[in-house]
Amino acid sequence: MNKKDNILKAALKLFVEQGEQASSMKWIAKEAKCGIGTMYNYFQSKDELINELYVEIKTKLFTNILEELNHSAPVKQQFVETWLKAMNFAVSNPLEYTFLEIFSHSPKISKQASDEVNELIYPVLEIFEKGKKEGIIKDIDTLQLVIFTNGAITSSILRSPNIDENGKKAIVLMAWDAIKS
Amino acid sequence: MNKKDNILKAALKLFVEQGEQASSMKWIAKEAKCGIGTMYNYFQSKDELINELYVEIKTKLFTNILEELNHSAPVKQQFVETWLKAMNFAVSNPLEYTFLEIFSHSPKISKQASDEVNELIYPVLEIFEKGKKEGIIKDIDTLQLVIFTNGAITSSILRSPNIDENGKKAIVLMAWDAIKS
Amino acid sequence: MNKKDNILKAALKLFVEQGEQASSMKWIAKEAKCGIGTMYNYFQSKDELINELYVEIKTKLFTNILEELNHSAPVKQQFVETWLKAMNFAVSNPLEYTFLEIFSHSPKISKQASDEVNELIYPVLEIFEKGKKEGIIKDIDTLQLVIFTNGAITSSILRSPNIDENGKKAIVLMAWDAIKS
Amino acid sequence: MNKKDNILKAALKLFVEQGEQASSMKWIAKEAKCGIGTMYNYFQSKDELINELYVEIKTKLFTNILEELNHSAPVKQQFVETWLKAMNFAVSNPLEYTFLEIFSHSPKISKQASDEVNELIYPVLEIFEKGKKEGIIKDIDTLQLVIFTNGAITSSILRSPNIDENGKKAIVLMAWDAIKS
DNA sequence: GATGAATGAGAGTTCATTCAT
DNA sequence: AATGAATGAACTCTCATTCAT
Repeated sequence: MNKKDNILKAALKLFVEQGEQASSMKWIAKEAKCGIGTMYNYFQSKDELINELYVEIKTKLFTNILEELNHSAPVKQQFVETWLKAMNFAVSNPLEYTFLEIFSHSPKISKQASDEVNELIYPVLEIFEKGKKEGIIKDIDTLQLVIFTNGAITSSILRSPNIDENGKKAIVLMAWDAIKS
Repeated sequence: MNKKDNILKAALKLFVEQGEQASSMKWIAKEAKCGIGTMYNYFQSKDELINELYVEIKTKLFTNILEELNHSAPVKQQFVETWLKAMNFAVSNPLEYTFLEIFSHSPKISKQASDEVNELIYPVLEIFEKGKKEGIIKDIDTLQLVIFTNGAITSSILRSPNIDENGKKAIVLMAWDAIKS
Repeated sequence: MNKKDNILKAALKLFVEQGEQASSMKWIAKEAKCGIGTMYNYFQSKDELINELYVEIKTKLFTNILEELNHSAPVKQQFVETWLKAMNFAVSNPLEYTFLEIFSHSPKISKQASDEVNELIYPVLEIFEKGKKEGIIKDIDTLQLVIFTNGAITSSILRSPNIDENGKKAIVLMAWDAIKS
Repeated sequence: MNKKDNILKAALKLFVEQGEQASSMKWIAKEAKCGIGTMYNYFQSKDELINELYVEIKTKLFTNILEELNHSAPVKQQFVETWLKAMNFAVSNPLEYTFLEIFSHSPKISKQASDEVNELIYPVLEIFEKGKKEGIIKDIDTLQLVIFTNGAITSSILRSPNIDENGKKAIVLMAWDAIKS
C-alpha cells in the first residue's frame, strides 16, 4: 500500500470530519499509521498537503465528469449528463466533495493551485458556449451561467447527500430551466 | 464611540480578509484600537465573538430582506423583490455577506447559533409555499427549492460583487425560471 | 458596616475555600459587595491585602490566647489553658485558623509581616522558660519546644475541626507529656 | 540523561524556592534545559506535573521509611527508628520534604493523588495499633496519634534543617513521651 | 525512507492594576 | 470615597516543523 495515498486519505477524512484546524499533523500521522516525519518526506508543509489534496480531488472530479462526454450529443443531453455525473461523484465521494466546498474559498489554497484548478472547467464552459450559439441557452456571460448552475447544484447536493436518482434528475432539470432561453 | 461595535467590525474585516485562523485576538484588538482584555469584557471567547457576529449579520440580512415585503403581492413579485434585496444586501455589505458564506458551514458555529438563524428563513419559505399552492412553482420540497435558489444566487453574487442592476435582475429571473412550473 | 472589614472578610472566605490563586480581585470585590477600585482605596495591592489579613488574624489569635493568662498560675495550668484557648480559637474560627496554616509558609508573606507576627509568640515562650527553670519542662531549646507543640496541636485540630472538649484536652495533655521532664 | 527526571528536578527546585505560582512553565523549562513543549510530552499539564511530583516524592519517603522496618522489634524501637528515618529523609532531601509540606494541603493536589498517597501510611498505623494492643501507647484514635506525631516532627525538622543526631533523637523521644501511656 | 522526541513561536485567555467618571 | 471598563503583561498550552537516529 502506498504511504502517500494513506496520508492523503487520512488528511481528507480528518479535515472534513473535524475541520482543518482541529486536525493536527500528529493526528493525521496517527490516522495514516505513519510517523509525523514521514509526512514531511512527501509534503513540505501542512499547507502543501492541503493544496495537493485540493488539486488532486478537483482533478479527479473533472476527470470523472468529463470522461465519456459525447461532444456531439445534443447540448441539453450533455448538460444533463455532465451535472448528473457531478452529483453522482458527490454522492459516491461525500468526503471529497465536502472537502472541495470547505476549501474552495479558503485562504489556505494558493493562487497557483487555484489557477491550476480553474482550467479544468473549460470543457464545461464549451457546452454552455455551444448552447448559446444554438440559441437554446440564455445569452448571459458563460462563466456566470456556470457559477449559477454549480452554486445551485452544489448547495442542493451538500444538504441532501442521500438524494435518489429522481431527486438528482429534478435538480439538474431545474438548473436547465434556469439557463435555457 | 461604541467599543463592542468596533470590535465586531474589526473582527469582521479581518476574518473575511485574512481568514479566521490568521486573525489573532491580538490583531483584532489592534484593529479595533482596544486592548486584548477589553474584548473579553464583551465576549467570553473568540468562538463566542464569531457566533455573535454570525447571528447579528444573519439577522441583519433577513431583517433587511423581509421588511417591507408585501405578502399580498403576486408570488413572482415577492420572489423577485426578496432575492433582489438579498443581492443588494450582498453588494452593499460585501464583508458581511462573505462572512456568512465562510462561516455558514464552519465547525466554529454552535448548534445554538445555527438553530437561532435557521428560524429566520421561515417567511421566505412561505413565499414558495404560496406559489406551490397556486400551481406556479414546481411541486418540490420547499426547503430544497430555497437551497437551490440561495446556492445559485449566493454563488453568483460572491463572484460578481460589482454586478449592476440588470445583472442582478437577470440572475433572479434565472432562478425564477428554475423553480416556476 | 465597615467596607474594609467586608473586604477582609470576603478575601478570607475565598482564600480558604477556593485558594488564593483562584480568588481574583474581581471575585473578592463581588463577595465584598463593592467595586474593584474600592479595594485599592484600602489596600495597595493583593499582596498587601494578604499580608494585612495575615497579621490581623495572627494578632487576633494571640490576643485571644494571652488575654486573661494568669502568669502566677502553675506552669502546667498556664500551658494547658494557653493551648486549649488556641484550639478553641481554631474551632470557633476555622476560616481564620486555616488561613494562618495556608499562608504561614507562603512566599506571599513579606519578611516584615513575618517579623511582626513572630514577636507575638514571646509571652508563650516565657511559660516554657518558667517551666524549664522550675525543672518541670525538658531542657531543650525553648523555640524548639514551642514549634514541636504548635506543630502537633495545629495538625491535630486542622484534621479534626469538630473535636469535642475531651478530645481537645487529650491532645493538650499529650503535648504536655511530650515536653514535661 | 533522563529528560523527565530533569524536569521533575527543576520543577521541585523552583516550586520550593520560589513558590508554585511564581514558577512558570517557561522558567521550569529553562531550569530543566529543555523546551516548553518538551514538558508537555511528559506531563499533560502543570497540575499533572505537580501531582506526579507529589506522589513520587511521598512514595519515595515512605519507601525509605519502611524498608528494613523490623516488624518483630519492640514497638518503641519501631517507632523511634521509623520517625528517625523520616527525619533523616527530611535532612537529606530538604527540597523534597518542604515540597510535601507545601503541597500536602494545596488545592492543586487531586483527590486521586491524595487517595493514592494516603494508603502509604497504613504500615505506620500498624506500629501504633500494636503498641495500643500491648498497652504501651495511649488509647486514642490511631490516626489522631499519627497526625499529632507527624505534625510535631515535621514542624520541628522544617525549622531546624541542620539538626544533629542528638537533636533528632530528642525530638523523637518527645513524641514517644507524648503518645506512650 | 521512516521515525517521533524535541522545540519554541504564537495562540487564546486571565487578572492585578489603573484612572476617568 | 466609590466605581468598573479598560488595559496588556504574563500565563498555560498547542502544534507545525526539525533532525538525530
